[in-house]
Amino acid sequence: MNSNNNIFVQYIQKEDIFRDKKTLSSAFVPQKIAHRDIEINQISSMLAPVLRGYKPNNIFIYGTCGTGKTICARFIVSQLKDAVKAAGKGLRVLYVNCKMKGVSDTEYRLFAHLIKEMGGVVPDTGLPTDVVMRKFFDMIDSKDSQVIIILDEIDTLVKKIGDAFLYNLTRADPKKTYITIVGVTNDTSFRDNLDLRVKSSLSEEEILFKPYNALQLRDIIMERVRDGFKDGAVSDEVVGKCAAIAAQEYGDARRALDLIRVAGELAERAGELVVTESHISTAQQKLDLDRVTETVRSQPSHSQAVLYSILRLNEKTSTAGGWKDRRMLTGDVFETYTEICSANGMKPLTQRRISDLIGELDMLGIITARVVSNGRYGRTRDISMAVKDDGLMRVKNLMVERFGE
DNA sequence: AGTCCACAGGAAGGGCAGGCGA
DNA sequence: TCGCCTGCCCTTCCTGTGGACT
Repeated sequence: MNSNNNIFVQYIQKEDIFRDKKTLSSAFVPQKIAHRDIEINQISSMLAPVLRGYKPNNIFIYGTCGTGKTICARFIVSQLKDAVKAAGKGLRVLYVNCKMKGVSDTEYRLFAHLIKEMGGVVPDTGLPTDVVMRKFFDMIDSKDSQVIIILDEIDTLVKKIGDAFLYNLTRADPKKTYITIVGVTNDTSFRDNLDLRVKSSLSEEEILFKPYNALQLRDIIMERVRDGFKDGAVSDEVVGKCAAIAAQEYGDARRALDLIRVAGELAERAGELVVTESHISTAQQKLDLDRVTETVRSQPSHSQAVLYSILRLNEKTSTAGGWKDRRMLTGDVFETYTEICSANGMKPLTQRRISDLIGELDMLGIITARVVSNGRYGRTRDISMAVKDDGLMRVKNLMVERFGE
């Protein structure tokens, strides 16, 4: 076959807008982190005792989404690791993203994940929790003299499995190893909700990361654009727009990086060599829509059936007829859900379970479910779609594809 | 003030799949 | 193979809730 006939040739020949795309990922840890010098110095000084072989205090880092908490924690710990290595000592760093499903749903899974991070093997289920815990402590005792565990989104973990694991970790008595916990959370009231015994065993220090302002975001994007895009591909105005949008969203740098990266991809796909403000606007819409459809698609079938029943009732309440302007309640959703189940050969779940599924859809931001009391007509939830316009259409199409009209 | 409604939501436990060790 | 352990999803049972109605 003539290589010129290959359908991918056009993509090889196409000029690339990116220099190094991975630097535009929010997970990428740069050589220097802008506008976080004070926080980095504070955390470094807290962790410095590791270099002298002492156990530092546990650290809790607070701050809203995209304020650089995780990236700073990883950056500092990786620098510390190098310094410890240069001093001829050992330090092991374990990172846990507590939001990841299957990683931290239970205490068992958490310790299983930590063991796997260290290269150990443990089945996903089957062993008593204390056996897995003991195995973890045996492993850290047999290797390095210090261990730092970064628990990202630690509030999610505590909500799921309680705070007893923190007590177990901090009160554990390995023979040769110190364990330091670096907890990262966007819940500023996290510490207040801990058990008193856990609080007293933690002996922790706290650092607060304030949101970035538009100027700081601008610097951050600018630095990444310099490494990520080819010269001239992104103008100062485009960076400014990106920063302004992200600043409106509580100074979220992660959002800013996603925006500029997706905008770059859109420009590249259109065969253009410059990212424009219109690419940024389209990227903004695309990111919102992708988030919704991906979330919906990943839901289990009963959850989808509940969502479809809400969609159907939503149409009824917004069009003329007996349902016009009526509020959508849990009982209504359950009734429609039962009909959808029988039409699709599914065995319906109980109303109790559906109540939980409605709560989960609310948590995901796809619907809004507010508990209201209608006096003698009972206490229930007032439900509506949180997704509007294009997002709503996309969700509807997905549901029709799944359950039929 | 007491009653009532339509749930919310907590607690306990059942059933299932799957791993481990005797 | 069997008993015991796990996580997960679910049901059943129960108490609590708050405002309209009597």
